[in-house]
Amino acid sequence: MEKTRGYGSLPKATLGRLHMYYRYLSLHQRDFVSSEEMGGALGVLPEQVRKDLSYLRYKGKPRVGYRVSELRKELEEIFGVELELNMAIVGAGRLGGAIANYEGFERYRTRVVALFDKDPAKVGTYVGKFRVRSVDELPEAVRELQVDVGAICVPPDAAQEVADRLVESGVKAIWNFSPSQIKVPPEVILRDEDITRGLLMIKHSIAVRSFRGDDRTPEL
Amino acid sequence: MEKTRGYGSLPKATLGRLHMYYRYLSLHQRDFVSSEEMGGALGVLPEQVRKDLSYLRYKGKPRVGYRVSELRKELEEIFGVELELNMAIVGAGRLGGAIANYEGFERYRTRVVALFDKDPAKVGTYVGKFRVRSVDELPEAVRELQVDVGAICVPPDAAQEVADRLVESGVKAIWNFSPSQIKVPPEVILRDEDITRGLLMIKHSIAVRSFRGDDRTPEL
DNA sequence: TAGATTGTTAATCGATTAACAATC
DNA sequence: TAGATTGTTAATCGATTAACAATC
Repeated sequence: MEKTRGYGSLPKATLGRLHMYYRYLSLHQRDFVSSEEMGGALGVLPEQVRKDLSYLRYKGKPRVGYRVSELRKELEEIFGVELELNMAIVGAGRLGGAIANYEGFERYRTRVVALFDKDPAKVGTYVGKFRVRSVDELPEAVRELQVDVGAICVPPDAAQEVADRLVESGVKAIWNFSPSQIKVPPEVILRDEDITRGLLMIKHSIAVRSFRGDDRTPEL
Repeated sequence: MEKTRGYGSLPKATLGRLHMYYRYLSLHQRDFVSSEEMGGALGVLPEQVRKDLSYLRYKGKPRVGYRVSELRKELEEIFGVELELNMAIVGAGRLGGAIANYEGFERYRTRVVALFDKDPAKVGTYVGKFRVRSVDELPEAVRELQVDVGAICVPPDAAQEVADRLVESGVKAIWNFSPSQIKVPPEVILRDEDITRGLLMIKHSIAVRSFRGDDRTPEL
């Protein structure tokens, strides 16, 4: 069993919680934190916190807890925060415009470098900071601008076609905001951000509760 | 062990896959589908599909598979699709505007009935179909319009305050699009749709792959 | 009927929780 | 030192996969 194996084998559930911890640590500036403290704030058992953190290289100190700065540094490494990424948005509708102009990405070294749309009437206009380009330019622009991530914000029918073009143009990852199922080759990372899923999960919880009393919201 | 227990006790992972099946069935119109067919399309083992579907009342037929219409009907029941919901959006920025005017909610009997903002300059203007109301009217409007779900699309600092007001006004669920952690009492359903989480998961996958070759994208 | 596909039971696997020795 | 909190091993729990009898 090798020692330096990277973070590829983190249990899926652990990875999700590591993100919670990372968010918590970013928000709560202090020197040290204990598993009890952080777990309590996030609804995770302290044993679980310690188990999760045991996958990291950094070790806490008995009687003291974990040094926040160290812990956060390693979590940033895991999430590749320092990695500089260029992102292109396809679809300059309301959603595409919102994603393109979202301010929160900068913190994670991710820069929107292009916004595309099919509609000739939109091409050339500005949506916030971004001039809309024609999708016809997509392959060329993606290569030129070294786009790493393509975000799909087009209507469902067009999603697969856009995905194919992005893949051909060599993006590393696709971030799919459309509710349609798309296929990409295994070497391309695919992340679905289907918003109707969230709505259905909420509706499910409401339906379940009206059926009988209590029950906490499922996370997934 | 009672028979009619509702769908409150579905395993979390199963619920997530049921949503995949539901989406698949909505897209692929036909009479029957087998566990092999559907599983194949979704990257789920056929045994897993059958296991998941065994939690439902409707049973498939050996040699034939599952009747799509029946299966979808029960899945719609599980996700409370028929449930009529009123939703209010707080925050009339780009994201709030996009959510408010998103067309995909109608299909799930969910209607946006109000859009709020704090900024007096925005109040009274229209964002798409919606006139922006002042957050000062929120409690009153939420009650009058019988809002069930409140979507939070305000900057991080304001998120908790908005959540508190929504809760006081009696919403059943909160849909949090801000990246901040908010607290709600246990009787209120909370769903986080933090978009930066998706970005970090993508960055993680990219970081892992550049460390050593392959690895599929984690779902969560 | 023969064969394909289901539903379910049993076996395996992985993740969570409990327990406790190590240690600051 | 005594006591709190870690890291890790063991026990439990739950979810996935395998196997197979039931059945259309």
